[in-house]
Amino acid sequence: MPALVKPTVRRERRKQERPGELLQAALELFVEKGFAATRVEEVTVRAGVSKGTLFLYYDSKEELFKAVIQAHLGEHFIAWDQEFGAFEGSTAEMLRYGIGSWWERIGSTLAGGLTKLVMSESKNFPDVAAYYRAQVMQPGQVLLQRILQRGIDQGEFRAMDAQTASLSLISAMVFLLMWRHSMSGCTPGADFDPKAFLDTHLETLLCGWARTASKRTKERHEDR
Amino acid sequence: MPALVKPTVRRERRKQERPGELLQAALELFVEKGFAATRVEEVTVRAGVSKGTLFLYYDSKEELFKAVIQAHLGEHFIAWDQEFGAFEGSTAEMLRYGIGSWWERIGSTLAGGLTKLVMSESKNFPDVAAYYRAQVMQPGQVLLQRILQRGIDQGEFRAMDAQTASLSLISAMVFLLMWRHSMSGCTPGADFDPKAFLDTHLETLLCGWARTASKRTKERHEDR
Amino acid sequence: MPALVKPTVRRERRKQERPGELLQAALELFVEKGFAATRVEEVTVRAGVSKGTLFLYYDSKEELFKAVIQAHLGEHFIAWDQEFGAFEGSTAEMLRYGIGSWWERIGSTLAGGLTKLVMSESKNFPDVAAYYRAQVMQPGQVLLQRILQRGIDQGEFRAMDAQTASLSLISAMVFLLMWRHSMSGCTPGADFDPKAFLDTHLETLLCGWARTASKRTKERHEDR
Amino acid sequence: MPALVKPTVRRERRKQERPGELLQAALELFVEKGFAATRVEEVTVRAGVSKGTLFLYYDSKEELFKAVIQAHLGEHFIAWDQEFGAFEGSTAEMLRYGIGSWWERIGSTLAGGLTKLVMSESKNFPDVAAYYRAQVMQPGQVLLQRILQRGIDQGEFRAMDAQTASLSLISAMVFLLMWRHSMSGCTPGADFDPKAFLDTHLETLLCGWARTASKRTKERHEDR
DNA sequence: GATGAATGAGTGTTCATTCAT
DNA sequence: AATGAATGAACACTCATTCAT
Repeated sequence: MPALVKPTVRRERRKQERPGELLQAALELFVEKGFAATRVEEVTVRAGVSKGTLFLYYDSKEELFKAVIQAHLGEHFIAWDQEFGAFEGSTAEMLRYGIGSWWERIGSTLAGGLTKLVMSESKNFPDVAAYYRAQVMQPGQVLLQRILQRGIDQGEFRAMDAQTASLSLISAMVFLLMWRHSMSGCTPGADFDPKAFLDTHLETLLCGWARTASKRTKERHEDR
Repeated sequence: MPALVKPTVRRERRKQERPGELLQAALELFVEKGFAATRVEEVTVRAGVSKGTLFLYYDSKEELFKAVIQAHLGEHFIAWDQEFGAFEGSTAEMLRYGIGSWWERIGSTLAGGLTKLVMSESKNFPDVAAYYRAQVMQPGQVLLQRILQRGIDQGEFRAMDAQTASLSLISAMVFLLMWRHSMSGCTPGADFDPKAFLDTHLETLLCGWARTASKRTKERHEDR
Repeated sequence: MPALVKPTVRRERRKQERPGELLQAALELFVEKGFAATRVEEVTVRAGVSKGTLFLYYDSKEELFKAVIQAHLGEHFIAWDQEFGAFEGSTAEMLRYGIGSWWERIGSTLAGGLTKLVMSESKNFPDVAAYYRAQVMQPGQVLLQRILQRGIDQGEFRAMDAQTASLSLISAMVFLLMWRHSMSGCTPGADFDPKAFLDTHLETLLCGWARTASKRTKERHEDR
Repeated sequence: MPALVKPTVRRERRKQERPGELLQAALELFVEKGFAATRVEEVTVRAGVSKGTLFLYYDSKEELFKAVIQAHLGEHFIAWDQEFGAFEGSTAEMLRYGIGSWWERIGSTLAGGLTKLVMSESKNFPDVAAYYRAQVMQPGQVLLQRILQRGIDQGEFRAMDAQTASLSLISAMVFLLMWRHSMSGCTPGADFDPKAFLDTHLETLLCGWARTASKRTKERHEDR
C-alpha cells in the first residue's frame, strides 16, 4: 500500500538526514552570530526539529561544534591528500592549485568562518580548540610542509626550513579568514579583494623561495 | 587640620589614577580570560575600587573596551609616524626595524592580545570592531604602505601594488597574534618561535619584492 | 514451519513475563536511585524492552510505582494473616516471630526501600501515598493491633490502647527502613546493627507492656 | 535630617533581615512542596526579593538547604545542652521534659518537616544528608545517650546499651515526623494523636528500662 | 565621588510521554 | 504488540547595570 510505504520512507529519510540538516543549520548560525551567541534552539528551529532532538544526535552544544568542524573542514583533507599524491607538475603549480582549491572549498565558503570561530572561542572552549588543531591545523600544516619539501628536494626552492616557510602561507589564509569574518564590512570601501591578495602573496613567496629567480615564475608574476 | 588634608590629597591622587588603573586591570583580564568571560567586578577588584565606580568612568563594559584599545594600541602610532619620518637608510632596514619594534612594543606584550580580542568579539560588538579598524588597523596599514611605496619609488622594490603587498606583512602579524592568544599551548611541543617566523617571513618577502635579487638581501637571508 | 512457531512461543512467553520483569527492574532501580532519579528508559533497558513498551503495561510512571508496591509489599499480608491465625504460643513469641519475619521478608530486602520511597515522594505523588496507606500501612497496623489485643485479652499484657501501642513497634520498623535507605552510609562507622536494635526494642516494649514483669521475659531480656 | 536617616535605617535593617526572611520562606516552601519541587524563584518571591538576591546570600539551592537546617534545627542543641547540664531531678523527668520540649520546638512546628525532607532527598543530595547527620542527628543522639547513661549511672535504669536504647526514642520521633509530613491526611479519620503516642511510648520505655518497676513510674503510667 | 546591594533577563540540558511505523 | 524517534516544558544560576545611601 503506497500510502503506508511513503511515510516509512519519509521518516527513515528524515532520520538519515537529521544530522546533516543540524550540521548545516549549526554552521550557518555559528558563522552568522558566533558560537556562544547562537542558542541551540535556534539551530533546531532552522533545522526544523524540536530542541530535544538535537541532543539525540549530539551530547552537547560543544560536541555539535566539533561535529561541524569535522564535517566541514576535516573531510577535505582526505581529498587533498589524494590529489597531491597524484599531482604531476611543478611544485609552484601544485601550490597554486592548492591555494585555489582551498579558497574555493573553504576560504570563500561558510566553512571558512569556522576557523575564526574556533580561534575566537578558544579561551572559553579549549577542548574545541585542541580538536581543531588536531583535526584541521595539524593535517593542513603537514600537507603544506610535504609540498614545500618536494620543491626543495627537486631543486625548485632553495634550501630552507619547510615548517617555518609553510607558516608564511598559513598566516595569509588564517588572516584572510579572520578578516572576512571579523573586520570585513566594518569600514565599507576600505576592503580588499581576498583572492587577489592570496595570489599575489603566493607569487611573492614563490619568488622569494625560488633557488634562482626562474624565468617562468618571474614572468608569470610580472604579468599581473 | 592636617589630618584631613592628607586623605584628601591621597584621594585626589587616586582619583587621577583611577582610569589608568582600571585600564591596566581590564587589559590584563581581557587578554587573560577573554572579554565576555571577564566580569566587570573582577576588573574593579583588581583595580582596587568598587563595582559601581567603574561606571563613573566608563558608560559600559564596551566603552571600557574601546578605552583599553586606544590607550594600549592607538598611542603607538604617534611615535612610529615620527620615527619613520626621520628614518635614514634602506627601506628593507626600515621594515626590519618596524617589524622588530612592533614585536617589542605590541606583538610580544599583553597589548597584542587586544587584536585577537577585537576580532573574536567583532560579531558581538561591531562598534568596537569599527573603532579598532579606524584607530589601529587603518593607521597601521597606511604607515606600511607609505614605507613600501618609498621602497618602490627609490627603486629598491619592483613596481607593485603597495596596498596588497602591505597585507603580506600584516597577515603575518595578525596571524601571530591570533596564534599566540588562541591556539598556542593547545598542543605542547608543536609550537613555533614567533620572532624567528616573523624575521624569516620578512626576508622572504623582501627577496620576493626586490627589483633584482640584491646581493645584500640575499646574503643576509642565507646567513640564517 | 517450526522455525516460525518457536519465536511465537518465545514471544508469547516473554509477553507473559513482561510485567514481572518490569516490576522487578523498577523495584531495583527505584530503591537504588530513588523514584524521581530513575528514568523510565533505565527500567525498560534493564527489563530488556523498548521505552514505549512500558507504557503498554502501565499508563504512567506513577502507575508503575503503585504496581511495584502491590507486587512487593501488599502480597505479604495474605500469608501473615494465615500464619497468625494459626499461631499457638504466647503473644510475646508471636510478636518475636512477626518482627523476625518482617525483617526477613521486607526490612532486610529491597522491598523495604519502597516504604522510604513512598514517604519521600508522598508530597509529589499523594495518590501513591494514599494507595500505600490503604494497601500496606492499614493492613499492617490492623494485624499488629489484633496481636496486641490478644495479649491484653489473655492477660499477658496490661490493659492498654492497642492502637497506640502498635505504633511503638511500627515506628521502629519505619525508622529502620528510613535509616537504611537514607542516612545509612553517610557517616561510616556510626551505623548500628538493625536487627539487634529491633530485637532490643521489642524486648524493652514487651517488658514495658507486661502485666507484671514476668520472669520469662525479664530473663530473656537480660541474657542479651 | 530625619528624611535621610530613615531610609538608611530601613535599608540597613532590610539587609540584616534578608537572610532570616529567605530562611523562613525557604523552610515554609520546602516543607510544603518538597526541596526539589520548590523553585528558588518561589522562595525569593515569598521573601520579597528578586531571584538574584538569593545567590548573594547562598551559593546554591543546596547551600540554602543546609542553612535552613542549621537555623531551624542545629540551633536548638545549644539551648538543650545548657538545659540538661543544669537539670535537677530524676532522669525520667529529664526525658519527659526533653521529649516535650522537642515536640514543642521541633516536632509540632514546620522545622519538623526538615527531617523528612533530608531523608527523602538523601539519595539526590548526599551532601545535605551528611550535613544533617553531623549537625543534627549526631548531636541529638549524643545528648540522649548522655541522659540515658545518667539514668543508668544513678541506678534509675537497668544496665543497658545506652546507644541502642536511645534509638528506641529517636525512632519514635523520626517516625512521627515522617508520618506528619508524609502520610498524615492521606486517609482522614485514621490518624492518631502524635503527642499522646509520644508520651505513651516514652512511659512504656521508661517502664521497660526501669531497674525495678518503681512505684512512681508505674503509677504515673497507669494513670493514663 | 564612591559604594555595593539589588535586579531580572537569558539558556543548555533532561526526560516522561506520544505516536507513526 | 512493540518500537524508538521526536517532543517541549521546566529550572538553576550569572552578571552588566542601576541607584539609594
